[in-house]
Amino acid sequence: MHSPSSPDVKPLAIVPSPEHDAAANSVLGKVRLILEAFGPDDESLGLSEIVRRTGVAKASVHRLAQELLQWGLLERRGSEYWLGMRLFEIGQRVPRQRILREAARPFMEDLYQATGETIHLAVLDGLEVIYLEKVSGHGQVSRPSRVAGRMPLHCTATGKALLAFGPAALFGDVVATPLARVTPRTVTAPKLLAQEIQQARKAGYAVEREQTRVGYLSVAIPLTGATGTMVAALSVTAPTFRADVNKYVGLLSMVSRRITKSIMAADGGRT
Amino acid sequence: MHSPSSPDVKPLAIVPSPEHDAAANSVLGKVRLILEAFGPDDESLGLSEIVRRTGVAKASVHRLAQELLQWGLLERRGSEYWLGMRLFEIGQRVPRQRILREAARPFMEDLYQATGETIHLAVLDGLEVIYLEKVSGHGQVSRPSRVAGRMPLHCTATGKALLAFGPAALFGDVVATPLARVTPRTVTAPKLLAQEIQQARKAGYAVEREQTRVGYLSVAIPLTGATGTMVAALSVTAPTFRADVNKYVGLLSMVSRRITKSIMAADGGRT
DNA sequence: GGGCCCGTTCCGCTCAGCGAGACAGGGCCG
DNA sequence: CGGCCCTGTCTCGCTGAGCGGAACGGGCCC
Repeated sequence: MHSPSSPDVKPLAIVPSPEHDAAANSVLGKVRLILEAFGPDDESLGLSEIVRRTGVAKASVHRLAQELLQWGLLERRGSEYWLGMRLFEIGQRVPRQRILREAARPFMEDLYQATGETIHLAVLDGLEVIYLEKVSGHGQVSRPSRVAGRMPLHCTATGKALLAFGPAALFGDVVATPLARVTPRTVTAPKLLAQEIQQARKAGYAVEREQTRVGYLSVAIPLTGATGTMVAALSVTAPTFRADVNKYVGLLSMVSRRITKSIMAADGGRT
Repeated sequence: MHSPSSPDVKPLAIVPSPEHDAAANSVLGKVRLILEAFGPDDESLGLSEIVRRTGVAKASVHRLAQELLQWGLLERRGSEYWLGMRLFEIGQRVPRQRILREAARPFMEDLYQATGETIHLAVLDGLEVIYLEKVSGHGQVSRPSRVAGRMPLHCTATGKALLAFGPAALFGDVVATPLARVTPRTVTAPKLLAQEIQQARKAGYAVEREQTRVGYLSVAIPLTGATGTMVAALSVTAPTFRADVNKYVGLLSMVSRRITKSIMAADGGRT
């Protein structure tokens, strides 16, 4: 918003993207910019920092922040703004995660007890997986996954399960753009990926070895809803040296059937 | 849903509250009404249903819904609107829950493995507890608690822990309005409640016997942040017939110290 | 003191947002 | 079949909610 040149002036907004300005002349657009100014690891932001990141006029940010404060979407301590509890509350109402999560949760607990390894529940969102739930033990903070975090489809076991058993058109969309190399062993060639998908389709589950993180592998299985279409993926992630793929496959497939039943019982047939 | 009298005209909004109209003439106010039209158990709503619940003009709801759709706060299947995944995503960024949750999570797992009973993590929000996390096994769907759900302070173990070890002014605010009787054994007399709080303060933990749900008891312990002030409560809930309060107290107090350390290590000193 | 950046407030302009109303489609009933 | 009612969608002219440049007061550091 602030123009280039002029050496002393603050260096423009973080996002000078083209559609940025287009979004900014609607109230909702500004609110979006404000809320999304908080990155996944930001705890709190000062008003001026928000102004800098969003490019919205200070007076506007201030006014909207007051309104968001009143709603509870933002909170305030001193002169720092925090994302507010009400956001968490509303977020938990989202049915696509709530129903699946409530159904899968106890079974994920079982899987964790049986394996001692990290268990993930993921769904497709856009061209990425998004993790709905994660059950794990101590000392595994450095794993790149996180509840509500996103990962590419082509390098995760859950992603490959979604590619293999989810919407048919998905694969084409994914390989339309270059596949990111996450580790040295990440598959970036569409042909190879297609083979892996095919293999997963035959086996009934998907595996990923050190393609997301060196030293770890994951096994994932699809979950189907009442309509018979795939709605989510469930995975076990373990260090390669102690991983027992066959065991995981057995446990996952057993649990998968039970969760499907549980979903059908709890829910009318949506999800 | 349709009100009495006047057979043909629609009966105005469900909520004809005084501040309702005040909120409605701001864009954000309308958006709030729209998002909050989705109750905790609603899966999806049609446009007209939203209009009915919010009292906002149909054209406005339609326009705003389009914008929310584009943002991802709403999703759409057929002509039904659902709360969207992006809400879940943003909600998980809220630091007050994220930091605590990430720190407490593995320990809650330990507690569940050690007891086989339901484990809750709760914080104070307004004059209620709000559950940040819940770890439990199968077949306990009927428990009134739910992640991001709210419960009164005076009838829950976590609530009493917050009353005993949290802000000093809290007790006065809570007893300022009549205490709801949730079960026959719920304490509704302020004096009795004060005694229980005092007892909890002495013991270092809070107990609730069949005051939230007949046949169940809970034991809760406070969690303190880096500054030494109380920030959350952790509890075990079990059927009375097999509950072992002393065991729970021992486990909780051990875990409590570790979590506090973990919070201090992970976080600068906020929360 | 003087510069700097902070959060807050003011105020007149104007365009985003408004909502009554028209419209198209679909399901139900007589 | 036509009439009715309830959907979701779209148009269009009016207007006040929202806008943002600018000014203000306070805290911090040089």
